[in-house]
Amino acid sequence: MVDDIEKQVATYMHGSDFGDPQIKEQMTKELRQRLVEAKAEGRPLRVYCGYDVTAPDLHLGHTITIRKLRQFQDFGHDVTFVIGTFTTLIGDPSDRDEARVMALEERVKQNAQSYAEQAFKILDKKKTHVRYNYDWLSKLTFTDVISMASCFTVQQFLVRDRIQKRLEKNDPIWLREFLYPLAQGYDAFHLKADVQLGATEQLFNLMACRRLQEAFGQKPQVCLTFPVLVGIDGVDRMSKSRGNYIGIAEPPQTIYGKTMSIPDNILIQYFTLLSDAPIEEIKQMTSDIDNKKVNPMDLKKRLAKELVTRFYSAKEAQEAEKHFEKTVQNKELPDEIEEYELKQTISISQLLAQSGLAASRSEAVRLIKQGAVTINGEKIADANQIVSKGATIKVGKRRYLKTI
RNA sequence: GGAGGGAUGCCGGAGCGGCCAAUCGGAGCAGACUGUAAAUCUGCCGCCCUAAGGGCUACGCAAGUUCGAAUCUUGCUCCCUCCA
Repeated sequence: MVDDIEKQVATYMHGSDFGDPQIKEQMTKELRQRLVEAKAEGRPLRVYCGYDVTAPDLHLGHTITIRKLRQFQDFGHDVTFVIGTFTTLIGDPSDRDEARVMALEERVKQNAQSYAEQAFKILDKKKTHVRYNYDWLSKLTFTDVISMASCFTVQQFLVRDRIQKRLEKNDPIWLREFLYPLAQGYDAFHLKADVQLGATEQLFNLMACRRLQEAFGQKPQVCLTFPVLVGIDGVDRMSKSRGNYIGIAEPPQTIYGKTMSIPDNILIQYFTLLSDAPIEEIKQMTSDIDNKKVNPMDLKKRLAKELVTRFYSAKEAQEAEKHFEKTVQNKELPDEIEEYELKQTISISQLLAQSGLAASRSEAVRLIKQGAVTINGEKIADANQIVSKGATIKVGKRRYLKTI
């Protein structure tokens, strides 16, 4: 019994990062205690994580906490996947003009739907509650908001590093940003959460939730935070808007290829946060890379395959790998090439623009000048060259088209 | 209410009468190289034209001054900071 709890604590804490060893110690302690209590009461823990819906797709960054939720689920706990249909609306203050706000509400509704579906690539659908926080947050009254606001001082918000920096730079800080933690806190209260997961940068918000829960007579939740995943550019956090993401609903070949394109220096981080590989093995990899015993490319292939397997299947992972080896490593043509019907005589530059292989005619001409375009393997130099039917056109490293 | 600052290409951010399709950085794309769509180096990076060259549209919006404006003037719209 106790062994089981220790095992759970170790599992849940693995990969966590609070940016402060004391908090980690405290949370570990509380988590253990909460597990014991719940067991005594014969109930599962209520665990949740909230996700704002700014983009239509979940990406690998989201999967860190989703996978963690799954772990709780596997031990029999009660998992809620909260979709921030309300919090998204107050979250990002950069989008402030009215028309866009209205559009945002529409978008949020649509995105929420695809979030839920995609999350089930990882979570057990039958055991997961999906909740939308608009359902309860939109019903709060101004009185409710005031009473929540009474739990905090402005100073508590001002000490935050990001706020400080903006104060120094004279950048705007929106009042609604201060309201955000209240909304999140009410989520925790409403769900009677035992445990909430989030990214490291969310620690302040998660802690604010605790304060609210206590003020409203609940036992404060245990907070578990995990590192923010860096994007495939190796610099900024992974996000759809930055374009440095790997979406979990993207095609197998894309997931595989994008994984191969991550810089070597973030490979270990990706393994740690995204892979099922045991810690000892990851340590071994690190030293193998340092000693040049292993080619990072091979490790990347392994990771890419693992990810595609997770979101699709082993078979599709195998196929994605083959495709990569064929087209990228051996520079051969892929098995399937999109076809384009020639309706009239056109030049290669026109074809590229029309088919979308190039964004415009000007870009097509540029690509040709740069030697990026081949027809049937022959590099071409004349942008006005006429294209005949049955030609295989290649642009850059991985854009193909076959004329029919 | 008062004072000040600002609106430039995908993003950040120069330019402050002609040499500006607009410095520079990032992103993106391409080529070379390679161990991969890593790294590194180099180049490209508004649109259109049968492209040497030419045309069009662009620096918040609208008028104006000028041979000539992203750059000056006026009005408008929007945004930010500070003080009250």
